[in-house]
Amino acid sequence: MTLGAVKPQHETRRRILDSAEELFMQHGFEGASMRLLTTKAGVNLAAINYHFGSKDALIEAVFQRRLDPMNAARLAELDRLEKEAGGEPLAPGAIIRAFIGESLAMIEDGRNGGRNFVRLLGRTYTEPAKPIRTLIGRMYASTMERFKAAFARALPEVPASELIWRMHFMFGTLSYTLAATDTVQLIAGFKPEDRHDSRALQERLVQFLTAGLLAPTPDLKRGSSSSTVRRAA
Amino acid sequence: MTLGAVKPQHETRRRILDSAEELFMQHGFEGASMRLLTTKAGVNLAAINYHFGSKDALIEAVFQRRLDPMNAARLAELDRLEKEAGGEPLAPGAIIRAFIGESLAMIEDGRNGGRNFVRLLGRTYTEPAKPIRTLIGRMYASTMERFKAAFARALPEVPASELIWRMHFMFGTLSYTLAATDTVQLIAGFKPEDRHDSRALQERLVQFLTAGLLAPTPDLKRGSSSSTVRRAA
DNA sequence: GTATTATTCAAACGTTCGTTTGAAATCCCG
DNA sequence: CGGGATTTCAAACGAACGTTTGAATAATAC
Repeated sequence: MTLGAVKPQHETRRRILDSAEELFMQHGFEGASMRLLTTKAGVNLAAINYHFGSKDALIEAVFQRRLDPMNAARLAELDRLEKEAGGEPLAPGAIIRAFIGESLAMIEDGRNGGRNFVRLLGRTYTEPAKPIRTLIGRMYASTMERFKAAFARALPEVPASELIWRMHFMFGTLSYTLAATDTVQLIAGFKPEDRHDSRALQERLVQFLTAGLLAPTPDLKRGSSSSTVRRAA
Repeated sequence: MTLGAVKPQHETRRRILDSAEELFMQHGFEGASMRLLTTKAGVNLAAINYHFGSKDALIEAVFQRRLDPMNAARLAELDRLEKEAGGEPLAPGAIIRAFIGESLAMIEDGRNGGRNFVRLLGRTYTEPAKPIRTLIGRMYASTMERFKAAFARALPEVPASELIWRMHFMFGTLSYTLAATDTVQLIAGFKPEDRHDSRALQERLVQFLTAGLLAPTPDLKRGSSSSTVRRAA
């Protein structure tokens, strides 16, 4: 309780968290066994149960360690923007940058495992196990409320019901982009050399998402003719 | 080999595939055990190994059964559109509809398990297990080539390198939408009653994705000032 | 330096996993 | 109806799973 006793005090915890981050990303939560996790971390098999209590608690700790600061940074950036803008509504692109910027910056953090986590995160949004989904939902709840309000102010011409769907789409684009950055390349000709340039990726995402969020509201009352087939030129 | 011998011939196979579709979606590939699968299907534990050879082969069969017809339908619709348009380039929205329409239609097919499959499919794009990813990639390869060419013709002002990214984003939006339709709701106020109206969902997606695909190309040469913060009005 | 607490370690726990087996039941055709 | 192939079944296989245990070791406090 005095001081100086901080150096390797929780070294084992940190090593386990780092290894878990990487191995959960590579093999999934069920696929990464306790033996694999502890061997990679260079600690005893029983260390996970000693320090975290159970494998499920370790999973939760992996997300806690990164997600809380990440969402705090998102909200801080949003605060900064709103302060800077005075009372004016923000530009949609600026809000998008505030939301995705922190995630994308971590892609370039190969050293401290940020890249591992951010890809793990992208995968987890579609995780079938219910406890994990509710865990993620809980950690995001307050942040999403703030951003929803910011988007509502910035996009007054988009009805609230549509805005929710478009935020849903935006979230999907981001999560898939994070998860698939180094994995699936369904589209032939994908350029690998661009994948870790987070600044270029961020601008690509902002352009794509801003246009999507600002798209004209669909007229759902119309018939099913699905309108134009040929190009408008 | 004659006829009439078609009724319950592969009844067991079908029951296993249907159960696997649902349970893989609910619990993941590792989480759905052989005991769970066979119990739900009402067949003997050994039936999976007898009819498919192994659990991995069953996973592959689950995708084969649905994915081949689905991609065939996508290509047929694209053929129809191109024939109808004569030599003219297609409207981007029409191509998007051809790609996502078949998936979304299956969301309403609760009877035959189409909904289960399409949600399973959305999850699988970010599946950590490499064999499954390469399997999916292989099944999509030719279809994606055709659609890439169609988009390239429809969007001549979008550079090829950007187009690949935007198809990537589009794919992510679709997969996340399919996967999360009934699961995560990060955004409070999400309307559950809208989630199974595939026509409304399709139009929402088409509006969002069309705008995203047609967005102005980002100027990556500029400085990092990230431009406008306040709204352009 | 000794007492006390915190951590590490090797070993074993019971359970569940995917798969295999060989006999029983069922189907199919001549 | 009888005989050969196909399918179903109960039982068991070894391997791997997450977790627990109790003694050995390291760190901290007095």
